[in-house]
Amino acid sequence: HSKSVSARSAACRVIVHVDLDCFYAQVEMIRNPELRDKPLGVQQKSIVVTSNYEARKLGVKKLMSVKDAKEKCPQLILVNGEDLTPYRETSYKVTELLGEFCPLVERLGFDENFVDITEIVEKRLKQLQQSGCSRVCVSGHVYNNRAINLHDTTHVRLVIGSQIAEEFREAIYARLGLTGCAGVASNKLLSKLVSGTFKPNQQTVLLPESCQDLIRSLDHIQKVPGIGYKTAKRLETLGVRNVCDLQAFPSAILEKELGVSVAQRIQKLSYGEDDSPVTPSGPPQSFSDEDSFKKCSSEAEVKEKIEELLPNLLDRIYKDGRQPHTVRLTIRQFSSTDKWFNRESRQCPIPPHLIQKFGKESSNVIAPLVDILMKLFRKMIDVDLPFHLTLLSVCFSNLKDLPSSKKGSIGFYLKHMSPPSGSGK
DNA sequence: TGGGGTTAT
DNA sequence: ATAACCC
Repeated sequence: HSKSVSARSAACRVIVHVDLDCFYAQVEMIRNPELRDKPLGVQQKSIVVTSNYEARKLGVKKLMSVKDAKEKCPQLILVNGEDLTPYRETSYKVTELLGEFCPLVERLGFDENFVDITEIVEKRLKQLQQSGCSRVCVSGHVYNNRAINLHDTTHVRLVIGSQIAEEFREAIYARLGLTGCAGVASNKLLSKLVSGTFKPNQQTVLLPESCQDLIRSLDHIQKVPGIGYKTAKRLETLGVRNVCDLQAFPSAILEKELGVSVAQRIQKLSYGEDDSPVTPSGPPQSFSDEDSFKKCSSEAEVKEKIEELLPNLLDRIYKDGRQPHTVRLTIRQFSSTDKWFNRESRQCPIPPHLIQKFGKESSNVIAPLVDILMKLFRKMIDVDLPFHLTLLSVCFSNLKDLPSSKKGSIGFYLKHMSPPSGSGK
């Protein structure tokens, strides 16, 4: 299929980036509609991680401390969002809904998805051409208000893309009650950048002629998705502060500083070029649960925390149906300097006899897992010396499908039956 | 600064 | 196992 596309005309992908508005806050407003017209923040520990637009109007910004938020906005209502279950479940409903339109859906975090709609666009373009119809109308905004040229097939493809993006957003609202933004462009980078240009619940299409305007509108290089904190700092040392600096910087020196791979990739990004494919995410590669706290300093406390984390995790794995073959323990040790970003981890294979028991009924898989995790803990920490942890995290990965021999069993069907629909009356 | 995720080395 | 990136 993709071969027929590129054979007919210059390769032009059409990518949609879908970005839900203040996602956690929206989920909470659906769970409790009384919060709908009030300023709402979602709290994790001492941080407001997201707020609705009522709260934003009153000055509550993302990742603000609860203290500052309450000062700015005393009427702010806070709900605890430390348990991600409702957000995770809603998030996958959105991805699955997009998957009904098209198989190429890639998740980015819980609230963003990329969709490669090239094939859908080609199909609609053919239908239009066969019906002799030359009238196509753009849906939503056009970046920089650029004029559309209907004789330019790239323009026409992107306009069709804007219509499909509108259908995505309408479906997400009709079926899940969620609003969001969308950006339509010829690659992932540009679709993501353009989706944020009109902000809540609107969409924007980028025409190729405006690509340089969009990428150069970024005031700092760290705004380029793919250039993170570390790379931005190193670029700063080289005197590279904005996108134009990066475009013009000698590639040879960049390659020496960052390595060929990173240098070439980010320099292409600075021109708005991004040939990375939309890679279908499929089911998750790992399941993890973590908790942060002020202090944990004894083996007994560590064991308690791990025992708190496991039931939720095992439940998620049970519902997923696959079996994990690796388990990992991650810790963060207190340090006054370098306060952030000192995590260590140890992982090991899960013994085969334990793996078998994952899918089964309430067999006690917890006790042996706690044992394994405590051994991993002792590989990192000498428990005879004082220690001070501020985070514990357990992660199951290396997920494998059940052996097919087991899949026809009665247990399998009981487990994966969806509950009866309707009231049952 | 939370509580998650991914890929590359 | 860590380091980088993303939200």
